Amino acid sequence: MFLTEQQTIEAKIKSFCDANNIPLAALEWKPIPFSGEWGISTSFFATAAAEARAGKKVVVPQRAQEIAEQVKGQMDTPGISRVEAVKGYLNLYFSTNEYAHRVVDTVLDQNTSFGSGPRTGSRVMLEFSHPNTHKAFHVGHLRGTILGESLCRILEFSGLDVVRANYPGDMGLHVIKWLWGYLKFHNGEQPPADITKWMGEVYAEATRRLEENPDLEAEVRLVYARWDQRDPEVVALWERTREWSLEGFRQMYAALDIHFDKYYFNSQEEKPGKEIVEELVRRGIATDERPEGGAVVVKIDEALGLTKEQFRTSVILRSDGTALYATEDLALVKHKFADYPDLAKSLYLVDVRQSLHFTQVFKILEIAGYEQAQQCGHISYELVTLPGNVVMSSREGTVVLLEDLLREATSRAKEESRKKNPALTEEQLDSVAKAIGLGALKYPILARENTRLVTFDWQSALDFNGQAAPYIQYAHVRCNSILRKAEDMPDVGQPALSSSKGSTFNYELNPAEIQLIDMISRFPGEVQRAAAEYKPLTIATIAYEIAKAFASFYDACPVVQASPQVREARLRLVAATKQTLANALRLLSIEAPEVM
RNA sequence: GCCCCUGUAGCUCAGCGGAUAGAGUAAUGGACUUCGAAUCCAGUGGCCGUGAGUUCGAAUCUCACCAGGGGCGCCA
Repeated sequence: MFLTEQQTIEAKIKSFCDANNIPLAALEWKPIPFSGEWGISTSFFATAAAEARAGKKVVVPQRAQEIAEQVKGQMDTPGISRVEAVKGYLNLYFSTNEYAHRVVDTVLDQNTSFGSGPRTGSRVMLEFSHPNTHKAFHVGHLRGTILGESLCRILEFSGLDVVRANYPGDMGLHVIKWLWGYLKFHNGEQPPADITKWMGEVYAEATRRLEENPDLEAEVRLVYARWDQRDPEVVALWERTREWSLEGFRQMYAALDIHFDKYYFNSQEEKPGKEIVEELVRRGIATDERPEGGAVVVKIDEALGLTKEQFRTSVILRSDGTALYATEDLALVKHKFADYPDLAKSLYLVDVRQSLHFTQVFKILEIAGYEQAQQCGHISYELVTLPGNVVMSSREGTVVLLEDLLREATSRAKEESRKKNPALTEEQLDSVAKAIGLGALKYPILARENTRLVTFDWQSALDFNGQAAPYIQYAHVRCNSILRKAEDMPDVGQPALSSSKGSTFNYELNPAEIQLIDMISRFPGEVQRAAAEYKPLTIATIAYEIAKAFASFYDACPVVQASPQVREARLRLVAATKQTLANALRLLSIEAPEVM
């Protein structure tokens, strides 16, 4: 925002150093880490250190300070209110009013696109969620799903074109088990309204029955054999029940406000996968150990001539010739690039336990000369466990069902809303409860480092206080309240907020006001960082910081009751805050309600 | 045995080479006749797992070790 000034100053520093024979090192600009007055700073430690290395007898911090002081004398730049040299740093403070109006005007001009980057024309695919059909959808699956949606929004906003891909596991041993259980215990039944939950129950029952009576395994194997031979009855049943699951997923994604552009299914990758395996064997990259009773494997370390084990050996086809996930993933990589030849990156958001699997799949294709494998990447995230370090498993029934959690969160939110704001109609309450409940659920997931294990407990999941979505939403609501109130005043109204008008902060700004403007100004940078590092956490944090700064501002600075001149500037600031919060929440896939 | 992740305030977590390491939470004390108190303000709370190294400067980078978790030929 002050790039021109920064460049001018940098040029001045350079010419000063040249004139005085000081070998200036590259300058890095950072915001001054103190609130209340805004500015940028740079340091001379690197330069002083270089002098020391060159043989000059100097104490580095002292020398840095010396240079800073000398340079300070040279500074006289419009837009910069004052300059100071402290502890080796050169601090340049912006003229506060100038700074304030630039930030606020920028936000109001750009409104819904404030914070977004220029379109790069580059396209990436992100695969996420990949639920298993014929199984329950639980809180363990929620993390990747929530994270994926947010990441897509962030990548898109940062300037990329994004393809959102889903890859449901629609065939495998778990599906066969389910079909067997259905035929045996629920034949002919139709699913109730809550499809996914019911599908999960049928699966859990099948697993339980099999554990109680292992002799039944033979029946399951029979179903598998019938599937392999494409027995029309089994295929038809599979198709019908698979559709039930997919319908359940669609409902759930709609409830969570999650979207996909493209679905891939592992059942479709089976054949092409086997063809790739054959090719790899033919070319001597894979070893067919089936004659000796083994499987088809790729000894990756050996192929690369590595002596230390690193990529290890990957099994790409079972000894009985049936496909594994690895078989299908080989095909999927190619399938994606065939569909979208211009993909700059093909990303897989999958939990950390599959790290080795993906490095192996990509490496094998690379060895086979498939160059686009190098554009593939695995973004890993840690699991959600239950207290006591229990991993959620639909087989063992140690799960917290998403349906239950959603219901609980929204009903808690509704109760709270009714208490806090009795004026709301029942209809409003429902929509507010959905926004608050879902937000409260999503935020803690997004506000945590991807690589960090999350322990699920009801209490913190349903906690609406502190650093949480409702706090941010509340700030948005309060912005809205102020703007609404101002609109009703005859001498204010909307004209004050028109983007052509321009903000005039020609009074002494309150520190809270400056802090708020500062936070808003950081948003675009945080978007770029979040996209580059695949970290929604960054957005979750800045959204909270803005809300927090607004809460202090709200307390310290009257808006509608201020003098007309101050009121107008602050109204524009409030509108800018509301817009920035809304943009940030949108990236997190969290609603920004007008009332709550 | 090899590889990956995590260790920061009582608890949950930010901070990713720079100035005095920050939030939330819990506990304490204040602030509603004023734009919505789901809020704000104040003090309290720290050998940044341990030990070396790199650097003018390390919670941050490198190595070793300790502790916890995960992954390593036919699960997904």
